[in-house]
Amino acid sequence: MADINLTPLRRRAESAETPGTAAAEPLWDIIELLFFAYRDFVSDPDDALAKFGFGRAHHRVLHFINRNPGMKVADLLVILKITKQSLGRVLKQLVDLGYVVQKAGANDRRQRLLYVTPKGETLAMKLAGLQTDRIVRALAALGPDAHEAARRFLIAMLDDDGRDAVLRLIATAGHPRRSDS
Amino acid sequence: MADINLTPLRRRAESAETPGTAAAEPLWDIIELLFFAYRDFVSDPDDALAKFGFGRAHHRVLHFINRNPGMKVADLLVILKITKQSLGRVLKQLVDLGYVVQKAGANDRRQRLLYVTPKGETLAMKLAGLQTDRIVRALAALGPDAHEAARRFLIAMLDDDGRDAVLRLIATAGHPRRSDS
DNA sequence: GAAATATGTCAATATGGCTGACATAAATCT
DNA sequence: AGATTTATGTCAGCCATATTGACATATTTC
Repeated sequence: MADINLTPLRRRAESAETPGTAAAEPLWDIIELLFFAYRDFVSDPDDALAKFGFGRAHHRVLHFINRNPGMKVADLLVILKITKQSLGRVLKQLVDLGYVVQKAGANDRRQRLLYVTPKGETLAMKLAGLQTDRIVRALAALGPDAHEAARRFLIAMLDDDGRDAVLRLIATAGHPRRSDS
Repeated sequence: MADINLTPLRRRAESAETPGTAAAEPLWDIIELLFFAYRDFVSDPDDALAKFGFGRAHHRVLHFINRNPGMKVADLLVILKITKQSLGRVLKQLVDLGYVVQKAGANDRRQRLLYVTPKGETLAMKLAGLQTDRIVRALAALGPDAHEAARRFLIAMLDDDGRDAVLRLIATAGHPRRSDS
C-alpha cells in the first residue's frame, strides 16, 4: 500500500511535463487533497460558530472586517464576491448581536465603514486561532521551508488576474482603511 | 509596500515557534490564501457545470464515482459526509441524465454499485482537466519539488484521525471496488 | 437642481445541506 | 421459516446561503 503512494506520483510528474500533450494526466492527488484539506480546514471554525448560531458566511464577513477595520461595504462585496443582499442578512445579524459596528465615513457620509467591536474581535481571533493551530501543526510536521513553500503554492494557484489584488489585500490588511478611496 | 510582504512573514514564523506561547500569532497569509486559492480552484468546474445545469454537488458525486467505479452508495456518503437524502437528489439527476448508472451488487444484491457512463466519464475528465490545468500551471511556476511540497502540506493539513482513510482512498482509487467489503 | 453613488430593503427563487418518518428488498440470525 | 438487520430510496418540511430584480434613501458630484 505505502509504495503505491509514491510510484504513481513520479509517473504523473513526468507525463505532466511531456511536451505536445494537450492535457496532462489528471493530478488526482492534489485535486482530492485540496478538497479534503479545505474541508477539514473550515470544519474547526464551523463547529465553533455553530454554538453561536452563526455559519460560514458570518465567519467570512467577520474575518475580513477584523482584518480590514474601516473597510467599506462595497469593498467587502468585492472581496467576498457576493451580492449586497446576501451580505445584508449576515451583516445585519453581526451588527444586531454586537460583533460589528458601522460608522459613517468622515469624508463621504454615505459610506458605512465597518469595524469589529471588542466582542467581534475576540470571536474573530478565536476562529483565526483554530485555523492557525491547524496550520502550525501541519507546518511543524514538515521542514523549515514549508511555510514559504505553502505560500508560494497557494499564490501560484490563484487566478492570474486576481493575484495582485489578493497579495495587496494580505499585505495591507491590519491597517485601518482610508475612508475615501 | 512590497517589503511588507516578507518582513512580517519571518516575524510570524519565529513567534509560531516561540515555546511557551499558548497561541501563535495568526498565520493570516495561509488562512487567506487558502480561502482565495480554493475559491479560484473550484471556480473553473463551477463555470463549466453551470452550462449543464449542474452544481458543485454534482461535481463531487461524479468525481468520486469516476475515481472509484463500483463503489457503494454508503461509501460515497462516508466520503462526502452528507446524508443520503442530500445525495439522493443529486444522484438521481446524474442517473436520469445518463452520467451515472447503478448496478445491483453481485454478492449482495441490495447494494447499488455506482459507475460513470462514457458520457459521465467524459464530463468528469473534463472537469478534472480544468483543475489539473490550474495545478500544472501553478507547479510549473515553482521549483521541481513543488508538487511533493504541496502534497506534503495538504496531507499535513488533514485531520489526524482521517488522514489514513484519505491517503488510502487516493492510493486505491481508479481500481474498481470489490462488491462485498 | 439633476444625476450619479453608496447603501439598504422587499420579494421571489435556486441550491444544497439537514432531520424525521416510512417503504422495500435482500441478507442474516435464531 | 420467521424475525431482524442492512442497504437503499423516498416523502415532507426546514434552514442557510446564494441569486436576480425592483425600489428607497441619503449624500455627493456635476
